[in-house]
Amino acid sequence: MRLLVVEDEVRLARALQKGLRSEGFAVDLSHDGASGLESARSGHYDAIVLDVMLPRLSGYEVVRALRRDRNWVPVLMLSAKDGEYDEADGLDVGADDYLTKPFSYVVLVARLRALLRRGAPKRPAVLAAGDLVLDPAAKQVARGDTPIPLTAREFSLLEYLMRRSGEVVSRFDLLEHVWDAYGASDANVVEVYVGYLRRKIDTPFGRAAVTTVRGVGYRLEADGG
Amino acid sequence: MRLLVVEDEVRLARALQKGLRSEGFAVDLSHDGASGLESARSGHYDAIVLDVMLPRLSGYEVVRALRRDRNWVPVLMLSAKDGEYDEADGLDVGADDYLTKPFSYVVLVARLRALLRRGAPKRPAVLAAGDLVLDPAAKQVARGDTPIPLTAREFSLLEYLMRRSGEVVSRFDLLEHVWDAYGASDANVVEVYVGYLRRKIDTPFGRAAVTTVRGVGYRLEADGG
DNA sequence: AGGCATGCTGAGAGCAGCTTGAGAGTGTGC
DNA sequence: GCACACTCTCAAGCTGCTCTCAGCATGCCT
Repeated sequence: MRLLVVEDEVRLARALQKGLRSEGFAVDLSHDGASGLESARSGHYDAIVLDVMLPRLSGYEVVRALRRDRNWVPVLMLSAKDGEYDEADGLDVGADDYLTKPFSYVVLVARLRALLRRGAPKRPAVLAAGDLVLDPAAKQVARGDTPIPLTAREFSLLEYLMRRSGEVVSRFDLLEHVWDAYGASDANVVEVYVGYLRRKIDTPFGRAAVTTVRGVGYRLEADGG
Repeated sequence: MRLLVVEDEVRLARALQKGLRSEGFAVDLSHDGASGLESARSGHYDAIVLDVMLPRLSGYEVVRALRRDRNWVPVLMLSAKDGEYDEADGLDVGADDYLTKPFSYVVLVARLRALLRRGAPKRPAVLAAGDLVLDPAAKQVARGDTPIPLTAREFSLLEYLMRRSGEVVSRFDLLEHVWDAYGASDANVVEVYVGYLRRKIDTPFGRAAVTTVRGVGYRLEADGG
């Protein structure tokens, strides 16, 4: 779990870094709002701990900027209770949780854990053609209930065909998108891999999901063959 | 319904015992953490009312110890709001509900009834994949009933994989989120640690929770392998 | 039917990617 | 300050993926 801590008080920042690391988190630091925002935008973090009072750009502005970019990374805000800012403001602006300084370290960790727990992964949908199912995130393919192991190249090929299922796709198209090479390469490699694919997803099931369209290319049947 | 009240302020403890008895509960008392834990372990209780600030063993430690034993008896925590410990802390560690002193007696009874209605099998947040279980708060992992000791790094690795179970996670992702480094570092360290993990959670059980997806990364099987 | 174009497939070389053991460096507890 | 555990690097070895090549099969046209 990778965290970004944006805090200008160096001693506190270091203490947090050390403590959180000992909890098993990977922790980066930023010491002002502008660089914090920049780091946060990288999208590398599972959660962000953000002080409100920061040089150059306040914590509020950082969160607002992130949310404006549609970046929904969980944010835990910290602030001194000096009356100027308060919790409602923080939550209002798009933070997910809020702690007032001085805060207890164990509470911070607990709240962070809760945030991470909530920030559940939203997995993209699977691709389907009849009983043929492909899960891009899991890199898995199945015919009905039978899982089918594919190599990386076979998987990419099938994925591309399924994304354009029903259409005829030319060898050139495939070379370009699956092999990341256009023009130069020999199209025979496509034929070879279509062959491999058929032996795995069609032949054992007596089906024909991949159809050859002579002189044009291949088509993945939308009903799975 | 048999209750255990663990509370070191004798006057408050007695008052609770009397009040709860009049509600029809059977009530036992403990006055420090260690004896409270011992009694709780007996498994005779339908719920436990637990103060946080206790001599010998804090309420926090008592819950943690119980959950480590897989004892899911409902726990209602009580604490003075002195900043050191608080609600998030208690809930994170595995308590089921939380009350801040001073509290209203009727609220206490209402919460207790709600807890008892929900019953014991309400587990705190643990990550599970088949019979493989990881408890982030207790820092423990088990395969079925067998606890598995892991080092810090192994634990972080498994935790991250389990949070994204079913998905393929790239070495790069792992370096970023489990190791405190992105870009520069050598991905071989990931491979080495996947190896360590397998020798602890897979090999001894003849299972394969962690799958290599060649050219892409690793996947934790959602069913535990 | 014959001839040509197009597509399929088996064999095998080369090599990227993965696993593993050994060991150095570092931190931590007794 | 010694012993042990943990983390990480390095390099050797293996596995199996990718791609090329050449020969064969199939479809299409005259």
